[in-house]
Amino acid sequence: MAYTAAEANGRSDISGFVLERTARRMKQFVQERLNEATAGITVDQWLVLQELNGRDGQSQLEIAKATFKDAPTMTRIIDLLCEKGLTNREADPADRRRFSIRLTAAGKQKIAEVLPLVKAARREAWGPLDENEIAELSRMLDTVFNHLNK
Amino acid sequence: MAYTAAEANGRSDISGFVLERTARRMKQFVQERLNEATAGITVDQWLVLQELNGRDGQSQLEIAKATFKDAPTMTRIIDLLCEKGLTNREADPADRRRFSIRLTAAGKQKIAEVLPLVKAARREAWGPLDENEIAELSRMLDTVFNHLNK
DNA sequence: TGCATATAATTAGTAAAGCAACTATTTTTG
DNA sequence: CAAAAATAGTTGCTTTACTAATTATATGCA
Repeated sequence: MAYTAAEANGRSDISGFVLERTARRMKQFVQERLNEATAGITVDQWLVLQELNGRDGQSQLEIAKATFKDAPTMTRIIDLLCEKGLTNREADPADRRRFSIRLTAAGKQKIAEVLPLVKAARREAWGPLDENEIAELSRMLDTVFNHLNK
Repeated sequence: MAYTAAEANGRSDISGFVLERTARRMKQFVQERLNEATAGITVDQWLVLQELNGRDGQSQLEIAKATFKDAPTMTRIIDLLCEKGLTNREADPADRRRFSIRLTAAGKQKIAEVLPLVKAARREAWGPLDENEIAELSRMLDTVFNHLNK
């Protein structure tokens, strides 16, 4: 009856509020761990590196879709990753509008360095929930997410 | 076993990812509704109005704490609300560092106009989950949030 | 009292999100 | 084939998040 209670105090969007603040705090928490380790990257930059680690050479839009970011945001994140020397923009001979984004050696090394940190941080962050709860939470969040995308 | 599956494919932070993207999509969805109604405010500005609706005249830091935003962000959101004529900064005679932020008549009217929209949007967004699920989701998110704040 | 410390708000810089507009290509299709 | 439409990427603008530094005022304590 949490929803009813929320209605009663005028906070009809309490769940949205709880959702957003937890997401923000989670990101903040992982970022703190990256900063403590002087990883020199942001959580969003990490998501792109991780995606490339799964499949290197994707186009900016492919990465954008995989990470649920938009094209301008991806342009800028990749600008920063290239400036840091962690990725390269490689011309795609088959489609001159595209770039293939490739991890550099430094990028691969950064992933090796950061992956265990992020894993540990996430594990610690979700600590108070057991595996069933995490699965249930993921399921509900995905249900809502898919619902909101028609 | 979702966590295990996530580990297997290198996505140890899948739940964080799902959390953030759902929060972002939720905010976007509510914002779309505000835009369609030409409400002229953002979701974050709405959170501040709603907080003032609960208790008018709070200081910027009080509002910041209630909405889990930081002081600079609150300064800017209130700048915008004041420019739009929805709030006023009123000097606090008891403490000259503070402002009491007060809703204007237009601000109160905006709340009356927007509250039903936001309520309906949130209700629709959470639609596929029943009340027990929403309560359970809120509980888990709060558990994680509180855990991350020590 | 007077000095150190804490607090409220602001400003500035970087990063990211969302939107709109624009360029350069590629694909469609009439 | 040529014009129209779609696609990939970029740029500019506004808003928010986070950090650090600054100003003004209050409070605590020796």
